[in-house]
Formats: sequence, structure tokens, C-alpha cells
Amino acid sequence: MTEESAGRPTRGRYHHGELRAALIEASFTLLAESGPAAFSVARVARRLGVSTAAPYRHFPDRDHLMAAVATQAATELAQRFEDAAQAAGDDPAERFAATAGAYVRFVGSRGAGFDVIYAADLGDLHDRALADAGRHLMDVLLDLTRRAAPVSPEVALILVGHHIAAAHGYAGQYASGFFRRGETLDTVADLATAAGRTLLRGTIDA
Amino acid sequence: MTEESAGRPTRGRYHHGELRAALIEASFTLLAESGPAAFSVARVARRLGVSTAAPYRHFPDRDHLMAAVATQAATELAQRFEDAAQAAGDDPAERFAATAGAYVRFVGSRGAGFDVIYAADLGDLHDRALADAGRHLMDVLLDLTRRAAPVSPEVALILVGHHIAAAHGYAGQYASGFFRRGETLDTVADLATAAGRTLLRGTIDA
DNA sequence: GTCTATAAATAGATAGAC
DNA sequence: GTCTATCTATTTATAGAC
Repeated sequence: MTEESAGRPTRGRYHHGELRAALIEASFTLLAESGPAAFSVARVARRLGVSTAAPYRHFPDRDHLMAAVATQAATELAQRFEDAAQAAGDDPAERFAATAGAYVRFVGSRGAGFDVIYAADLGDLHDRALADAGRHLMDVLLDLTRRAAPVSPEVALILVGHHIAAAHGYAGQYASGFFRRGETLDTVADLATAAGRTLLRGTIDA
Repeated sequence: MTEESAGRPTRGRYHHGELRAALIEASFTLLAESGPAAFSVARVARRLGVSTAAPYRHFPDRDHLMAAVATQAATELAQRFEDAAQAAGDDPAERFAATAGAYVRFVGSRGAGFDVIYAADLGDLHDRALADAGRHLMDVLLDLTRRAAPVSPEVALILVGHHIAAAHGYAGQYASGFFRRGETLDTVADLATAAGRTLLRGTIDA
């Protein structure tokens, strides 16, 4: 009796294209709960109460499922960035910094971030939708950076790189259990946001 | 014929405590080459040309091997921090910033960083040597931070957190293939160092 | 201290029934 | 579109020989 086997009868629960979307959604849940190491097509299927063969009707192999997850992650994340900027108000600096917090919250709750979206293996698939979603994600971030930092394009690119690295680092440390004092996801997200502010200040005041 | 099976005859090649150290070393190589997802006790054994049962004479299970790797990683990394600080000269700011570059180079070449050292699963082992090595690592970093930033202990703690997050983020992005334009490890290390400088400037000038 | 052999899980993937 | 059954490969871990 494995963890996901407490399944109900499976009569006609998925039809048309529903299982495809359900597989992607269940992949997010699995990633968020158990991390990328525990991810497997079989586990995703079990969690949905379908056979382990069913996913292969919708995705030719594991990597194509991961690419679909990555594409949706990129799309959702770009939206989260825009939402966070809007919620942060009119100050360009705050709009910029808020994306770091949004990133940490997203990775903490959905389990997929830049590492999944830009994974080298998936790049080998040459998935057009994924490449487009990834580019759009970077465009959103670069636009917010440019508005916050009146610096040359080169310096802005470096700033956004630092910003992403810090946010990604905080998200990774939260996931890997680096924080041992019961820090909540929101606490870590606020730290990432603070790092964004500090990086911006350190860049402009240079 | 698997990738590691091109092994030589295995007569009396390891004795006394040699295999233990060799297993740890081979674990680093495997982590650096193929990432944590590809790590397995069996692969490490195969790489050394010993049976897959041999490691279990030295480590009760996979997690204990990982804990030994993590302990050594923490020890080596602390040394790298001190070496990098020394190489950076007398300027406390440069000594501080250099640790980020050292971290990226270490993770890039050895395959293990904060995520391995502070992995939540290994914490459950309550391994004393690992806990001590982890604490010492943080002490080295905090000391360099304190000397570079004349701020309150609370602010210094936040700065070192940002610094670690950025370095860890750059290292993770390098490993996951985020950089697609052929950036070298040294290039990414320099970016991480630059992020450290920017964070320090942003903190002091606040 | 290491080896051979083996057990029990689990994963990726396919064939053919319904 | 999904299921059952199956194949192949891999992993963690143990028992007992040398």
C-alpha cells in the first residue's frame, strides 16, 4: 500500500484533454511536496489514480511532461511578477524588489523555478512554447529592472542577474532545509525582497 | 556494458580505511559531473571498480555516505573561503566579496554546496561531525562579514544571508544550465563576487 | 574487506485489450 | 483514452562465501 494508492475507483474520471492538464497540475503538487528528486511519471499517475501507462498517451516521455510543466511555470511566474509589481505600488524600486519575494513564494508553493524552466536537458528538446515562455519571463523582469535602475543596459543586465541569483538562492535554501528556525515562506520571501532592495541601492549608488 | 564498467581487475586494490575515503572522493566526482539527481551508491561503487555491496561495509546506508560527503564539503569550503580571503588582500570588502566567487568555483568543481551540507534529511541523522563542520563554515563567513560591514549584528546576519543566497543562486544556475552563452565557471564566479560587492555597498550606504 | 548472488522497490516505456 | 500486463534497467540493502 504505497502512499498514493488510497485511490478511488477510476471509472471515466478523465476524458478528452482533461488528463493532460491534470498531469501537469499533479506534477506541480509532487514537486512542491517532495522536490525534483522524488518526481517520477509513475508517481504523478498514481497520485491521480490512473495507470502508470496513461501519461504516455499525452506525453511521449518524461522530459516532455517536464517541459510542459516548465512552460506553465514560466507563464505563471511571469504573471506573478506582474501581480507583485502591481501590488507594490508606484515606486519602481519597490516594484523591482517585490519580484524576488514573488519568486520565493512561487517556488515554495509550486515547486518549480528557474532551474526547471531553464534546465539544460529540456533545452535539448527545442520546445518552442517553452523557449517563448522563458523569453517572456525574462522580458518582464528586465523591464521592471530598467524602470527601477537608470543605468546602462549592461549594468541593468548584471543587476537583474544578481537579483535572480539571490531570489533563486533563497528559494533553494528554503527548499533544502537550510533554515532551521522555523522561518515561514513569507519570511524568506521578505528576505529575498530585501536583498533586491539592497542590490538596487548598491548598484545605483556605485 | 554500463558507463563505469570499463573497470580493471579489482584484486586487493583497497584495504584498511582506504575505500572509505575513495568512496567520498568518488561521490564528489559523480556529483560534479552528473548532479545530485544522478547520485547513487551503486554508481559510486561502479566508478571505483568495487562491488555495489562494498560501500555498505563503510557506511550503513546512502544517507550516511552523503553525510560524510557533506561534512568534508563543509570543511573544504571553509578552507576555500579562508584561502580566497587571503588571496583577496587586505581590503575587508574584497575579502568578503571573494567568498562568493570561491563558493561558485567550489560547487562548480566539487558538486556539493550549502544544499548538501544543510540538507534537511541529513539533519535528521544528528551527525555531530557534520553539525560542527557546518557551524564552523558559518563562523568563517560571519567573521569576514563582520570585518567588512561595520553594522549591527542583526544587519550583518541579514547581509551574510543575502550574500550566501546570491552565491548559491549563481552556483545553482550555472549547474542547471541557465547560462546558455558559454559562460565559464570563472565568469560566473566573478558575477557572484560582484554581487557580494554590490550587497555590501547597498548595506553600508543604507 | 571485498565479492557473488540475491531480494524487494521503483522507474521508464511499450503492446494489446476494452 | 485508459487499463492490464509486461519488459528492462536501476537502486538500496542483505546474506554468506572467500
